[in-house]
This record gives sequence, structure tokens and C-alpha cells, in this order.
Amino acid sequence: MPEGHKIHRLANELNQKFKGTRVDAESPQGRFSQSAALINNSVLVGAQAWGKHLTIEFEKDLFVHIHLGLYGRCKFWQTPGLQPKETVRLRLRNLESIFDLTGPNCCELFDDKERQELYARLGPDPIHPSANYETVWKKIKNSKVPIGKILLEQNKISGVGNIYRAEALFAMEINPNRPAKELKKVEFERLWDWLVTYMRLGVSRNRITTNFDSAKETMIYGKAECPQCQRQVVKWNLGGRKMYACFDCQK
DNA sequence: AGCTCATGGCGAG
DNA sequence: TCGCCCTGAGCTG
Repeated sequence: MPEGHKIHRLANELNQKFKGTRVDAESPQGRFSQSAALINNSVLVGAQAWGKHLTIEFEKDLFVHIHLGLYGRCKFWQTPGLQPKETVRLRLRNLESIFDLTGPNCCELFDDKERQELYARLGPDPIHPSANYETVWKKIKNSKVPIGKILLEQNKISGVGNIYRAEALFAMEINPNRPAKELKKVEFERLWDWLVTYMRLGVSRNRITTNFDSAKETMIYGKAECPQCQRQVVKWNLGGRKMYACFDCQK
């Protein structure tokens, strides 16, 4: 479900609805019950997004670390709402709102040190105002790894998923198989700037939009033919995920 | 009802 | 590189 933009959106919504309020926490599905009991009836200090990782801070330096993975979903309801589905891993509730989390890859309780360790292993997030492409460039400029693979490595750049990588490389006319070190610095800078622009747009629209003329809102991801030259889009596995590219337009 | 696929990521080998 | 974990939607029959 989510690439980084969704997580930022989620953090924003959690802050709007829960920040500074006392919340109930429970785990109908059961696997987070012990931890939920520890944060139950405490004040939610704030939610933070870094790439695809969400942390929700509670008083006493307790952090719920959530990674949605491929299947995780979050839903908001108005209190009192319905009984949670039995797959709900975590439900938070205050006087006005309910937050339900299902199917996360990861939902665990961190202390501040563990949260710092998490952040330390993540690369810059293009959505974050202070993120800088120079840090990334230093890490990859000598790498033989294909740029299409690098874009999914969260320790290099945080928050890019399978759609943004396909769309970014198509927009920049870069062949995903090109080793990172063959990119010129200025090319990578353009690629980074594209990610900053479109991932932030994704936050405000709450969806990935790179093509305003198509119902699918993508240029190449999920497409059968190239929107520029109409030739067949090539699909293959790159970095464990399905890549889409046009080898005529992406050299 | 059952199968397939999905915007992730991890650990084993 | 593969299998596995988490869940749900959309198809097929």
C-alpha cells in the first residue's frame, strides 16, 4: 500500500487528531497486547515519519514503531465507531477519533535509543525539508549497483517505493540498469529534485500522481505501452520488485 | 471458495 | 536469490 508520502500523510493526520491527547490503546488481534497495555491511557506526544517508517511517541519515552510493509493499512474513524475487526493490530482512541492499524510488517515498542538506531540506518528522505542529496551522492557515486536497485535501498534514500522509482527513472530518461557510478552528478541531482517535487506532491494529494492526463496517474508504472513512443514497456525483476521501463526512451 | 497480485523487507542459504 | 511474514481486493468459476 504505502510509499513514503503515505507515511508522512499518516503522521500529519495522527498529529491533527491525537497529538497532546490522552489515548486508549488495545490490540484486538492480540500480537501487540502487552505493549498496548504499556501505552494505554497515556498522552500521545506526536507522530513522526521518516521514509516508510512511522513512529508515534508517547510520554515516558515510549515509541510505537510501525512499518506497514506491503499489506499494512491504517484507518481513521470517529468515536465511538464500530467494534474493531479482529485483524486490527493496534487501535488508538481518544474522545473524538479512532485509529486502526492492520497488517503491518512491523509494530513494536521502542525506547529512544532504539528509535535513534532506526533513524541512523535510514538514508535522507526527500520529503523532509532538511534532506540533502549530497549525502546520498557520496554513498553511491562509486557503486556498480544499478540505479533502479539503489532507489529502493532505504539506507541510501528513504521513502521511495516501486512506483516512484519507475516513474522517476522514466521522467529522467535513465535506464534503470545503469550502474549508479555511471550517472553524472548533475543527473543525480535532477533525479533527486524530481523525487523531492513529486513525493511532496504525493503528500498533499495523498496519492502518487506523475501524469495528470491518465486515470492511473502514472507514466510508465503498470502500463503496457510507453506514453511517449507507444512502444512496448519492458517489465522485469530488479532488486526483488517488478520494474517498468521503455528502453527506447530511457538510455 | 479459491487463486493471484500488490505502492516491503527480512533472514537463511 | 529465494521463501516467508503480514492482509485485502479483484478476479475466476
